[in-house]
Parts: sequence; structure tokens; C-alpha cells
Amino acid sequence: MAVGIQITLNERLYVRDPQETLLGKRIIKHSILLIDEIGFEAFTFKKLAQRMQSTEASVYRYFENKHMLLLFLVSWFWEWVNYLIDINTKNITDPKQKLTIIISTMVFASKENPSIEYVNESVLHRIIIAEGAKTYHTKLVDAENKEGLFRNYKSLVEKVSRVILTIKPDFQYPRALASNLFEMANNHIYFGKHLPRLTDVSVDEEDYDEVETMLEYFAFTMLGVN
Amino acid sequence: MAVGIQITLNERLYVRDPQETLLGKRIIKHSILLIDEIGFEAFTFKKLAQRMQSTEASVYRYFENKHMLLLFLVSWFWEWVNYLIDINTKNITDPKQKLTIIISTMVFASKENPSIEYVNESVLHRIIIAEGAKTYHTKLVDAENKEGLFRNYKSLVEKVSRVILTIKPDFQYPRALASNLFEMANNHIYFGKHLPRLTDVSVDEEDYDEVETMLEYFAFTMLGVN
DNA sequence: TAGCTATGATAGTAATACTATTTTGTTGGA
DNA sequence: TCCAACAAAATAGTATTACTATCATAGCTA
Repeated sequence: MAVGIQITLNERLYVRDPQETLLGKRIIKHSILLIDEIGFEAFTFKKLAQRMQSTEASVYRYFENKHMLLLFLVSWFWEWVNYLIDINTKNITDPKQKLTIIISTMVFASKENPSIEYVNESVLHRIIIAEGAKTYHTKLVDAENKEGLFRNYKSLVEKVSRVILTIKPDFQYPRALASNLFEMANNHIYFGKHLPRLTDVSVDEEDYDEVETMLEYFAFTMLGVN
Repeated sequence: MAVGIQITLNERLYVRDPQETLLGKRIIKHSILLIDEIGFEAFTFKKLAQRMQSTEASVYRYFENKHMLLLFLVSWFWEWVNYLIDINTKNITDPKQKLTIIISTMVFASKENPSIEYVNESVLHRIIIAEGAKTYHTKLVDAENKEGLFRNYKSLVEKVSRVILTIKPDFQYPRALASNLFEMANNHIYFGKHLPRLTDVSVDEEDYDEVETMLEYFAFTMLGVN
């Protein structure tokens, strides 16, 4: 029961902070469900408003457009994973064990003790997997990056890369390995479900055990620990 | 001077085969340039038609919608990489050397001997890097996968995974390593350009040497060759 | 009680994502 | 040589998307 989690995000992600009002929280809640249901391309503020018994104009008072809303959700998720990693590795000193816990946290983020009533973490995890990369594959990346809109993902990668360097101080690619672990986690859950010939792991429903095992194998082989 | 390259693609990718007519070839050519310029989200058939002095309706006679056009371009690219790998590894018997050549081919695909006048391979490569993953991050993946629309990428991964297994027959994750090499190649070129804190390689302009070196290091470390 | 603010209700616009119809131009065959 | 077939262009039209603007109202707050 994590009371008082404060997920703090860049103010430019929203017009008005949705976490501070009831309507804002309802927007977060229903947008997660609707994007998961119909996909980001088909998702519109009008459909969202209809679904949640509000109006298009009201949604626009919280988010500039649907891209910003997605970026908000993705940032929220990574910040939450960041928080989970912190509490899960709190008293762990062995960096290898730390990395194992990090991998398990990134794969099973959706299973962790849901604590914020307006966010369905499990559904949000599916959105990250299927739509997450769309946030930065945009003509506006550079501008948005300058404004710090990808800060949460970058600081996660930074955090993991520090653990990697503790395990193997002369490793040349700590950031690349870290970001690759996150990308692989998402990709191979997706591939296992939709394009199984692109992977070797099988994934049924919410059982991602084989993905976890594979990521551990990749990570520790790269670090010469196996 | 590669004469007679025949890039054969799934017929369901198009309404009418664009490679067979002048207008079709002009659609391919200009869509590559325009998507690169304004990004896939802002790209529309109307803008394309205006740019190439044709009409929206004419473009629709070749492609169902812009998603199918992108899928066509991406499939074309992977089929082309497939072809390049074949000719580049023709007389190579050592599987390690084969993998090295494969990695270099996937990273420098854009630099290879352009041979088809209506495709600017270098610009197309940028599109694959920035927009490629959008083809399968869709609510229609499963249906389109059933129709074989991702066949080209899958057969590339299949081909690379066979080389991997020749190097290390008991390796457990040949497909995952293969697909990961392709995804990493694209991601880290992109990160190097736009989100440098997510990688350790630096990429300026069209100089991807560090990406190549990193991929070799990852691949051969995973296979226990280093 | 006056005033501020959040939300809702409603309307409107330009662009998008198409579909349909008619016209024009070209080519290949009888 | 003329006709048929067909590709492409021209034009029009529709529903939806992605907004922006205005006004009304309910609730709280000073």
C-alpha cells in the first residue's frame, strides 16, 4: 500500500495538471482504457469525451493534443518504474542482484501492487509496449527533448547504466545496454504476442517469465558474469 | 551496377503494383522524399499528389492508404537489404565473417551502390529508422501478419538467425538476437542523432561507424566469440 | 453578494481520409 | 484508321478529425 506516491512530471506535458482535479484523473483513467482498446491512431479527444461523459473542449483544457497526452502517460509510467526500482532495490548492495531486480521490475511493472486508483498499471503497461516508441518517433523530437519532455526515460536509463558500470567499470556501452534492455523488454513481449517469428520466447497472456529469463541472460552475458 | 534486381513483394501491399508504371514509380519516389521531409504523421496523399503534380485519387489507385504505402516502403527496404546480404556474403564460408558482413550491411544499407532510379536508398533508410516500427505497432498487426505483410522482415531475421546458429549451434535466442541487431541498429542511429543520452555511440551526419562497432561487440559477445 | 473558476454546451473552421463520377489522353488491336 | 480499353486527371462530395471560440452555469470563496 504505497501511500503518498508523488509522480512529478515536466509541467510542459500538460496544460493543466490532470493529477490535481477529479476531471483530470478521469481523463487519465479513461484515456488509458480507450487507447488500449482502439489504439492510438483511432483514439480522439471526442471519443474520449463521449466515453467519459465530458466534452472535447474540457479535455483540451488539460492536454494540448493526443500526442502530449500519450507523452504524459509514457512519462508517468517510466517515473513509476523508477520509483518501483528504488523501493525494490532499497537495501540491496550487490549490483548484480540489483540488475536482476531491475530487469524483473521492468518486465513485471504491471503486476506491482497497484496503488493509484485512476491508473490501471497493467493496461498502461500494454500501451507502453505497443505505443511507447511513437512518442519520440516524431518530427518534434529535438524540440521536445530540449524542453525536457523525455527526461523520465533518460533518467531511468541513466540509473540502470550506473548499476551496469558498478558491475563492470570498464564496460563501454552502459547506456546502450540499459536502453536496449528496456526496448527489448517491450519488443519481445510484443513480438511474443503478435510476431512470434521475431523472437524465441513465448508469451501467453500476462506471463512474461521467458522474457525476464532472456533479458537476464543477455545482460549478464554482455557483462561477462555468466 | 546491379541490373535486373527484382524486388518482389506481397501483392496485398498495394492495389496496383507501383513498380510497373511510371506514375507508380513517381509515387514511390516522391513519397520517400515527402515522408522524410515532413514525417509520417503529417504526410497525406493530397500533399503527395500536389508535390508530384498528380491527384489524390490517382494515388489511391495504387495504395489503399498511407499505412499500406509505408508498409510497402519498409518491405521494399528489407527485401533490398536481404538482397545486399546475399551478394555481399556470396563466397564467404566463415559464419563469423558472414555475421560481420551482415552487420555492416544493415548499418550501411544506405551507402550501397544505389541501383534503382526511383528509390533514394539513403533517404529511405532514414524513414526505416524513424518510422519503420509504426508499421507493426497497430491494432491490425495480427490480421496483416496473417496475410503475410511482414514476411520480408521475418525472413531477414530468419536468415540472420541461421548464421547465428552456425556460429553457436546451442545458442538459445537466435531469432531474438537477430531481430535485436536490426532494432538496435535503427534505434542507436536514431538515439545518436536525437536522444544521445540513451546511447554511447556518437553519430554525425551519415557516419555510423560507431554503431557498427557496437553491434559487432554485442553480437560476438553474446555468441562467446570475443 | 459579488466574483472567480471549472466545466459543460454549442458552434464553427480547416484539414484529413476517403469515394464517386465524369472527362481526357494514350495505346494496342481489328 | 478507327475503336475499345484503360490509365490518369479533374472535380465534387462526405464524414471525421483536430482544433478554437463563445457563452452559460454551478460551486466555492472572499
